[in-house]
Amino acid sequence: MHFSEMFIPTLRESPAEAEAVSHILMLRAGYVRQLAAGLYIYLPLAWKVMERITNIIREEMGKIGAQEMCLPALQPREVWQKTGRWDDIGEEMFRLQDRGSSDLCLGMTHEEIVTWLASMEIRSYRDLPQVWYQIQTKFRDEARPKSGVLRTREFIMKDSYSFDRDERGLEENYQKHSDAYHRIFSRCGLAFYRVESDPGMMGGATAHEFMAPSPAGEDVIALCKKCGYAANIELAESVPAPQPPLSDAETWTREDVSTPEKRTVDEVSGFLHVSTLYIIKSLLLISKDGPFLALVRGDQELHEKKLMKIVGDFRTAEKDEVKDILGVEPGFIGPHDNELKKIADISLKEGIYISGANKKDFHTKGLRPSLHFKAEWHDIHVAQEGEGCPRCGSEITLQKAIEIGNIFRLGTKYSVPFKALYLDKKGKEVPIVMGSYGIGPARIAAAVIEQSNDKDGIIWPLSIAPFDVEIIPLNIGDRTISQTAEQFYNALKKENMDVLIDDRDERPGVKFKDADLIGIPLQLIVGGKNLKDGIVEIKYRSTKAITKVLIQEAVKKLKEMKNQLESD
RNA sequence: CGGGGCGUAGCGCAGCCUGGUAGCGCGCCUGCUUUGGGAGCAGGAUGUCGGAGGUUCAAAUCCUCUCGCCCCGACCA
Repeated sequence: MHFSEMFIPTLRESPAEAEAVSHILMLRAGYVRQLAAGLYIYLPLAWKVMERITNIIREEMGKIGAQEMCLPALQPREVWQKTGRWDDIGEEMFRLQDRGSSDLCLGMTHEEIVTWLASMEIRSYRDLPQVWYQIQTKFRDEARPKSGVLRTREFIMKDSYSFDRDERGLEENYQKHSDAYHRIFSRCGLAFYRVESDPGMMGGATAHEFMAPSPAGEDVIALCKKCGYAANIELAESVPAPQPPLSDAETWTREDVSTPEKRTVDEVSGFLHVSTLYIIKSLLLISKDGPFLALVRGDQELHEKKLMKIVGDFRTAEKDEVKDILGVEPGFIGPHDNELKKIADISLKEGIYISGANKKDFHTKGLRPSLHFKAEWHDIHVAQEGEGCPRCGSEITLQKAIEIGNIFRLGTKYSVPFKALYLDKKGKEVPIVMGSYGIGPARIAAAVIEQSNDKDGIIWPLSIAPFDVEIIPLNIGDRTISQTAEQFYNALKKENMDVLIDDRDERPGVKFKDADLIGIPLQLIVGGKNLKDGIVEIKYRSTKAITKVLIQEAVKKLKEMKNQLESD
C-alpha cells in the first residue's frame, strides 16, 4: 500500500482519555477510534492486524479439526430460557424486542445456539465428535468498559464448541484446544500462562484461562516458578508462612485483656504490640443455613468466592444481628465460647492467638485453635505474593494479566436442558458432553502492544504486523529516491512481501516518527547520500539496528531478515 | 451501581475563582524556501465553550438539572 492513499491518521499527542499503553498507542498510531464507551472503530491498520491474528487462529483451529461456521448474533429469548441464563445473567445482556414484541438478545456467547443446533441435528454416536467454531461479534453491556479495546461492549471473539460422546472425548478435545491455544499465542508473539480459573457464568466443571502478563491486565494470577503451578487469584491456593514462635509465647495463658475501643486487627495489633500474625479476624456471616463465623489470620484477607464454594451464597451480618447473635458488638467477637458453625482458614490451624473476647472492650489472648474452638478448615484466604505454593511449597509470585483466551469443560450442563442427546452403540439415549473455548483477537493485539513497545511506539512481531516492511523514501521530491523506492516496492511485492511505502511529501523526521509509531518490523530507508554510493539501509523496528546494503542486494537481504524474524 | 475527575477548534490545553468582543501550541489550507529524527517564513480557515433551564443590562465564567467520557471500586466470557 501507498501511505498517501491509506487512511492512517497518526497523532502527535496522546488523547487525554487514554491511560493504558495499548490504548494510547492504538489511538496515536492511527489503528482505532472510539465511537462511544466500549465501542471502537478498527481502522485499516488495525483491521489488517486482526486479519493476521484470525488467520493464525483459523490455521490452528483447522489443525485440530474444527469447522468454521457463522451463528446469529440476534437470538430469541426461548433458547436462553432453556438454560435459565435469560434470567440469571441480568444487565450484562443486551435485550430488545422485534416488531411483534418478541424478546430477543444480542448474543454474548453462543453455547445456547450451538447446543440448540446439536439437539436438532445430532442423533447418533456416529455423528460425534464435532468441533464447531466461529469468529463473530459478541455483545455485552459491560458495567465499565475500559482500557481501549481490552474491555468493550461489542467485540469479536473466536468461540468454539466441542461435542463428544463422553468425558474421555471431551478430555481429548480440551487438550487439543489447549495445545492449539498455546500455538496460537506463541505464534502471535505473546508471553502468556495457562492458569486454572473459575468457570463463572459458563458453569461446568473446571476451566483454564490463558493470561498475558501486563500491568494493564484486570486479572491477577499466582505463579510458581519452580513447579509451574499457575492459577487465577479467584481460586489460587497458597500456604501462608507459619506464625513464628513468640519469644514469650509459651507464657501466654488464656486470659481476657482490656482493649478499649480497639476493634480492627490493626488497632488491636498496635495497642497490644503484637504482629497481625497472632490475631484472629472473625467475621459473622449469614448463609441460607443461618449465621456462621469465618475466621482468617490477621495478615490475611477473606476470599469470598472460595468461601462461597463451601457454604453457598452469604452476606455479612448487620451490626444489630451481631449483637443479637453474639451479645457483643462487631470488633470484639471471637470463635470461642459459642456454638456457631465456624469455617477457619488453614493459616490458623497452628499457633497461638488473640481474638475478640465476645465481650465489649476485651480481647482474649492465648487462644489455641482446636483446643479452644472447633472449626472446619479450608483455604479461604486471598493468596499473597511470597506465600508457599500449594503444590511444591516454594514461593509464589503474583502478576497482573490480560485474559486472552479461555477453555471450559462444560460437561452436560447445556446438553441436558436442551435434550441434546444421542443414541450410543447400545441404543441408549445419552447427553452430549460439551466443551467451550474462546479467544479474543483484539485482546491479543492489545496484549502484544502492552508487552512490546518502546517510547517511540509499537513493536509488532512479524506474524501479526500490519505489513512486513515499510519503505521510507526520505525525500520524494528527489526523483532518484522516489523511483528507487517504487522499484523496491514492486520488487518486494513480487517476493510476496506485504509492503507499505511512505510516499507522502513529508520531511524525513515525520516519516521516521510515524514509522516507529506504527511499528512495522522492518524499515527500508532510501536516502540521498547513501543512494549516491549505491546503498540503502534496512532497520529493525525492535532494536533499531541498521544494516547498510547495496541496492541490488537489498531485496535478498530483506527476505533473509524476514525469514529470520519468522523463525524467531 | 458507589466514589472521584473532566467536557472550550481535528489533537493537547489556557481562560472560569473575581461575569464584560473566545485564546495559545500543534495539526489543517495556500505560496515560497527546506529535506537523515515531528522544518522556516508569509498568508488563511475552523468554535451551538457538551445540552437544557435559570440569575443578570450582560454567562465559557454564577446556580439548577441533564447528557457524555475517563479513572478507582463493585460486577464481569
